[in-house]
Amino acid sequence: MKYWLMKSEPSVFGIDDLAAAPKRTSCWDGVRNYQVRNMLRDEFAVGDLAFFYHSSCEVPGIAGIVEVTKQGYPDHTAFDRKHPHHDPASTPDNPRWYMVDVRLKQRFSRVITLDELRVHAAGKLRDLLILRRGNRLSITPVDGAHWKFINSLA
DNA sequence: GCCAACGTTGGC
DNA sequence: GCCAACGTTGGC
Repeated sequence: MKYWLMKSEPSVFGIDDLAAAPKRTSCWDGVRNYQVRNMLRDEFAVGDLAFFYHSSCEVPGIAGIVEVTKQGYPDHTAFDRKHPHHDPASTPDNPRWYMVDVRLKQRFSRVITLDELRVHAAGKLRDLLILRRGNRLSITPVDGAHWKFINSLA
């Protein structure tokens, strides 16, 4: 089983939206980056756990934990001409983009803020990808020690 | 294959 | 809204 960190803008889709979804489950659509696509398609497995990270908002940080309930499958929003994530280069016969399904597993009683994570950037959270300068991937792997430590903060 | 221009991300 | 740090695109 692997651990991940998945970013989303709460103004678009936040942990509240996932909590309100049927079965607290939703597809994680809209990834349009090849590196992240490859992770979703090839590395995500049912049972993997991920931090739900809120980005581009007042208090960026980790809001909770989700569990992967469906492994990588074609992102159908790319096929929909009217969808903001439409990509004419992706077709059902030859899909370019992939998504997974996630279910809300745990909502932290408070957001573990980016500032708080940074406090440990040179220590326990050294090399955590989200803290690395210039990192822009919307999904990144998290190693076991980092996973454990961040949970202890929550 | 190079690289300038452009678009996007995301913290601030 | 600014801007640094990328990724992508497309002419050559």
